[in-house]
Amino acid sequence: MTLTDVAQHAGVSPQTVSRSLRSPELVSDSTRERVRASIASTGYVPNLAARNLASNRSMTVAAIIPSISASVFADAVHGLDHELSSHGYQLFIGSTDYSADREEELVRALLGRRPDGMFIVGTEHTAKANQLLKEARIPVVEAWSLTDSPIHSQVGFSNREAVRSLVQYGHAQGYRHPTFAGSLQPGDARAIERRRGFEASVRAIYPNEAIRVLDSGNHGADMDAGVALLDRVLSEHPETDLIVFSSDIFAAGALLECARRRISVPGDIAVIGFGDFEIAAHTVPRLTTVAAPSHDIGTRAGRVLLESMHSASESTQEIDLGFTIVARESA
Amino acid sequence: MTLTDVAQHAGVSPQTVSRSLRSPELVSDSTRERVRASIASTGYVPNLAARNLASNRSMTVAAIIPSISASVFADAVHGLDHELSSHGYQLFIGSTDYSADREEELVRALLGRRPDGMFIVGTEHTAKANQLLKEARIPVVEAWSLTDSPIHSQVGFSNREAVRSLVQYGHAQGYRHPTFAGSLQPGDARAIERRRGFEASVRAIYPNEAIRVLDSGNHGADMDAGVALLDRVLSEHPETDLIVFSSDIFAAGALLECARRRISVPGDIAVIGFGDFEIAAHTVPRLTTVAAPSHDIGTRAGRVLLESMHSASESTQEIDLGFTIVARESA
DNA sequence: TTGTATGCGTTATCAC
DNA sequence: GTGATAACGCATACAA
Repeated sequence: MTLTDVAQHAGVSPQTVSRSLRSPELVSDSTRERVRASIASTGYVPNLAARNLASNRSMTVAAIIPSISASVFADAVHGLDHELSSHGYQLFIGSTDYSADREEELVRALLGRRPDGMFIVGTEHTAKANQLLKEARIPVVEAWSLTDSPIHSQVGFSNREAVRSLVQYGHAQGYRHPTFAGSLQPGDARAIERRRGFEASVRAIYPNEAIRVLDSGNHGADMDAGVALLDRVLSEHPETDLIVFSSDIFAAGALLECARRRISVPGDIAVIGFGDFEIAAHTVPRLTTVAAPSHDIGTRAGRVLLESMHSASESTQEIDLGFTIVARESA
Repeated sequence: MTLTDVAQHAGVSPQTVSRSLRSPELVSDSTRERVRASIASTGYVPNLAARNLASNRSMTVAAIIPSISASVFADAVHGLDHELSSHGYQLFIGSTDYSADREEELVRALLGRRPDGMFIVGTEHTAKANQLLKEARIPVVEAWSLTDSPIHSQVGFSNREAVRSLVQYGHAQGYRHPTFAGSLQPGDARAIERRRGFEASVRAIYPNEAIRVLDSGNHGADMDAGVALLDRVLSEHPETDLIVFSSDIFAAGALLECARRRISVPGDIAVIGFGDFEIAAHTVPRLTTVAAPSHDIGTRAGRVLLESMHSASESTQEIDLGFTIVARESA
C-alpha cells in the first residue's frame, strides 16, 4: 500500500494525499474526508523511510549506551524516550558493551540511518567516532560524565566531584586511611575520572597520607574482580580502613567476601561503591554509594536535543545535573 | 556526501561504488582500493534510508515493550539486541507504558519504518494493532506469555504451568487454604490462563478444598486493586492461609496493606505474586513469585526473527522457555 | 569488470 | 485548492 494507491482509491493526486497528511489545513474538508476514508479502508501505513529520503528529516534519534540491561542506562533511555516520543520522534538503540571499537561501529551504522539527533553515553570516543559525530551535522548529546571538549552538547555530572564528595564523606565519618580500587583500563574514561577525583581529594583532605590506588587490570567488571581487589587491599595496604571502589559491582563482591571471612563492615573496614545500582540496596550491610541522576539525564538530554533539532541553530548546552551521596551502612 | 560524490572522487560510476560495498568480490582489486580510499577521504556514510527504499529491506527490527526501565524487559531487549546486532540488524524501540492505545500507536508508527521484523511483549493487542501486525507481512514474535492464537511466532512460557508450580510450592510449604486473586477480565488471556492453572492444580493437589477465585473486576491493575482484593479475601474467605495473586503489583499492594493493619506475612497469611518485577525484591517481607526467563526470551526471539527474516518462508515457531519459582519470605 | 536505465515511496517546487 | 514534475540516495536488472 503506497501513497499512490490511496490517491487512486480516493480519486485524487498523490500530492493531495501527502498534503492531507502533512498539512491538512491546505486541503478542502470534503477531499480531506475522502482521503481519510481511503486511508482507513486501504490500511495504508506511510513509509517513513521514503519520507525521510524526500524530506531530509528522519524523525529519529539514535541512542548509544554501554548496556541496555544496566538499570542506570535503561532509566536514562526511558527518560529520553519519554521526552522524544511525545514529540513524534522514534528511538534507535545500540549498546557498546563498553567497547570503544564497538562504539565506533555503532556510530557509523546509526549515522547511516540519518537520525536527527544522537544521544551517546560517555565523552571518550575513538578519533574516528569523534570525527564522524562532528561531521554528521546533527545535535549530539554526550551524557553522564562531563568533559572540557564536548562534541556538541552535554548533560551529566562530574565523576571527579562525586568521588571527591565520597572522600569527604569518608573523612567526616572518621576514616583515616582510604584506598581507591577499581578497573582503570584506558577504555573506561569514567573510572579514570573517578581515580583522578580520588587522588586530588586525598591530597587535599589527607595531606600526610599516601595515595593508594589499585587497578584490577584487564579483567571483567564483575563481583569476582571485587573479591580480588579486596584481597590486594588487605595484603598490599593493610592500614586501609576505607575502600572506595570505582563501581558498586566491585564493592558488592568485596562485601560478600568480607561476610565469608568474618571481616566486619564497616567495623574492620568500610566500603563505598559507585553508581547506586540495584544491588547496592540489597547487600549486607547495605552499600554506601553515589547515585547519578540517570532518569533526569535522559529527560534533559531529550529536551536539549529537541531544542537543537527544532531551532537548527548551532547553539549547544552543557548541563551539570549533580549527583547524590547515598549514605547506607557500609561506610 | 553521497554515493555519487564518492564515485566522482574515485573516477568510477556510482554503480561500482555500490558494488564495492555490497559485493566487493565482483570488483577488481585496484578499483576497489580506489573506492575504499575515496570513501575514507570523503568521510562517506551510506544512507541506509535510501538503501532501505531501493532494496526493500531495512535491516532493522522494531521492539515494543511495556517499559524500558523495567529490568525484565530491559534484559529481554538486551538479549534481542545482542542476537540481532551481530547479524547487522539495528533496533528500534518503543515503550507502551502498559497502555493498549499507546501500543497501537507505536505499532503503526514503527511499522512505518518498514522493519524487517517485530518483537512485541504480550499477546493481547487492540483489534487494529492485531490487524496491522498481520498485514505487515513481516515476522512478528509475541513474547512473554503464550497464546493459542498468535499472530506469527511466539516465545515465552506457560502461565498455567507457572501457577500450577506456585500452588505446588505453597502446598509443600504447608499452606492448606489457597485463594486466587486477580483481574480476570475476558480480554486478559494471561490472567485467565493463570486462573485455569490455579483451578486445575487445586483440584489435583487439594481434592477436598473449595476452589476460591476472586476477580478484581474492571479496575486498573494497580496496588490499590491489590488492597481491595486483600479485603475481599479476608471477608469472603477468612479461612485462606495463602493468596496467589495474578500479578506482583496486586501482591505488593496487599503486602503494604498487611503491614498497615499489622497482619503478619506469612504468619497470619502468606502471599505469592507473579512476574518477579523489581518491586518484588523490595517489599517487606520480600515477595515469593515466579520469574520469566527474560534474557533468554530476548535471545530466542532474536534467533526466531533471524531465521524468519532470512528464510522468507512463512514458517512460525512457538517456544516455551519455562519459568523459575523465586522463593522469598512472603510464602 | 564496469556502466546505463529505471524505480523504490515520498516531499518540494512550481504551475494551474 | 489541486495537480504535474522533479528530486532524495541507493539497488536492481540489464547491457556492454
